[in-house]
Amino acid sequence: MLLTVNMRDKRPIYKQIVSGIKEQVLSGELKPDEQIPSVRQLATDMNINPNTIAKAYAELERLDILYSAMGRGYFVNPDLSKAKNTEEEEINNELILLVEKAKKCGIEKPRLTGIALRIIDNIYGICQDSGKEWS
Amino acid sequence: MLLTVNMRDKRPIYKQIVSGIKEQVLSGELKPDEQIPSVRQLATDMNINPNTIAKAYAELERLDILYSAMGRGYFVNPDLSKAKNTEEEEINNELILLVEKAKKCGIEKPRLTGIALRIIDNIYGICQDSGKEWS
Amino acid sequence: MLLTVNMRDKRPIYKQIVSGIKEQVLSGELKPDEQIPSVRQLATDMNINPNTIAKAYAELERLDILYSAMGRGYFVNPDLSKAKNTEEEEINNELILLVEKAKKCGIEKPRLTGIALRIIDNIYGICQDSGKEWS
Amino acid sequence: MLLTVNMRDKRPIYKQIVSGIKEQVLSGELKPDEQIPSVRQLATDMNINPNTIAKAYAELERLDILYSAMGRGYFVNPDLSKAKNTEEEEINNELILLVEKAKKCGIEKPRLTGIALRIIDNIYGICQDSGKEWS
DNA sequence: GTGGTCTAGACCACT
DNA sequence: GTGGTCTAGACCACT
Repeated sequence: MLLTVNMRDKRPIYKQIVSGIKEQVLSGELKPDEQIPSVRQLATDMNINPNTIAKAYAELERLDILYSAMGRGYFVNPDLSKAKNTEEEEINNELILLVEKAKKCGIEKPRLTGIALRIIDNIYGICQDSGKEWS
Repeated sequence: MLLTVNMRDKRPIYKQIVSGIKEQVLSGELKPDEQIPSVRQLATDMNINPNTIAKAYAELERLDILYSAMGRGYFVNPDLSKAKNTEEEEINNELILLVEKAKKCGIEKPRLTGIALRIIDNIYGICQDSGKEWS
Repeated sequence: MLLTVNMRDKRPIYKQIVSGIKEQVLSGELKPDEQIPSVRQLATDMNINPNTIAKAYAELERLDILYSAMGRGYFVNPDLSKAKNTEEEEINNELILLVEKAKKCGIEKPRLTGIALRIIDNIYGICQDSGKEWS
Repeated sequence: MLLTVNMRDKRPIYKQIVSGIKEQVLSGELKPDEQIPSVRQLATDMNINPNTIAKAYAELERLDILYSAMGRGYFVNPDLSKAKNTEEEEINNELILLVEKAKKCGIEKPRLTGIALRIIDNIYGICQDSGKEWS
């Protein structure tokens, strides 16, 4: 499992770890019931205080991304429905706040719409939705 | 000038004040060269320590939203071009991070596009750009 | 006598006035023994508190730029030798501090020399020293 | 890290600290990613209130001289390009103001050029660029 | 341990 | 009156 923390990222380290693992789980990179590194192991690998890793794992369990088996470690939750709902709701809320801010700051609707669609195209690629291109 | 801090908002008080005044300035609610309440005045009105208000005002000056004159007070910067650019860039960057997160978490492109357009419509109104609706 | 204060200038108003009058006197724009506007007159003209003007005039007297005649007003000192020495010494000291800072910050000697000569040329004009050009 | 405040210096304490650390970083005395003393440590060492140190450090982070990581401390930014540009621009602007003042005050071009070159020689040494002198 | 925020209150220069 | 600086001390989240 590859995971890095960015020194320049202003988010606390434990939240960067939460995000990193959450994305690997929700994107399917980590498989259902797959075991992830132990707190100690990851702490050693990333050169980070074990307390910080433990805090991240606890948060991931709370988010229904991982489950723990006492004394055996942490595993990927095979039922991600709850986590996916939570995640989408969170993205929704953040988007609402962002659009409200844009409106309050005087950015016009067509301008914001243009920016949003352009960013989505850039990140997903123009034809990601069809699944195959120019077949 | 109306301004409130939200106790349930996790952002620090001084940042809430920065956002509040920034939005009032960028939306044109506060006019160019208009004087805003003095540090002490706003501190009294909002029941907040003057140091906290001063910190917010200093940040707003750094952002080219306000300018100050020793012994006279704080005023709305009549040239908001820099501040508007900064603001739009910031919104852009936040949007990029949000879309990247959505993609990594497995949200499909058409789904995200739909969510984004719906939120924009809800907040701006369907026909904000035309000014009148199907009259 | 034309004199303006710049709202955006971070120097206090009274110092801006001191600088403005000092420059007009040392450049010869204001003649020896010429009377300058009264405190009240200038305060009215510039829409500034009389105390601020009075503070500037007092400072200019201290600098041997002006002299005052009780009850008759302020006049340009006909003997500017002291003031000119003070001024040159001050410019000297500021230049020393600036060069020391540049060195400490890692700017190389030839680079700084180039910058300085270019600025002097730009402000004085290439041939100001000869007095006539390509005669 | 050696750092002192000068009581005869009219600049506020926090700005003296900013200058001191900025110079040590830009001159290479402090190395990339090197940790600097904690806010509390430096406050104790210099017998200054921690709030004042924190204000200086925050300013140094804004200037891209330092970066901070919550719970871990402040470090020297390894990418100083921005900070160096800002610094050189600032020196440039101060120099322009100084030369304009000199001109307005009646100092002739050759005189000012002489003063400037002499000061640069004195501070950098006659042959700083070659490294050895007339050997 | 680390930095970040906030309050309370003082003193200063400037208007 | 205005903002700017500083001290003292508290509490918080993060490591």
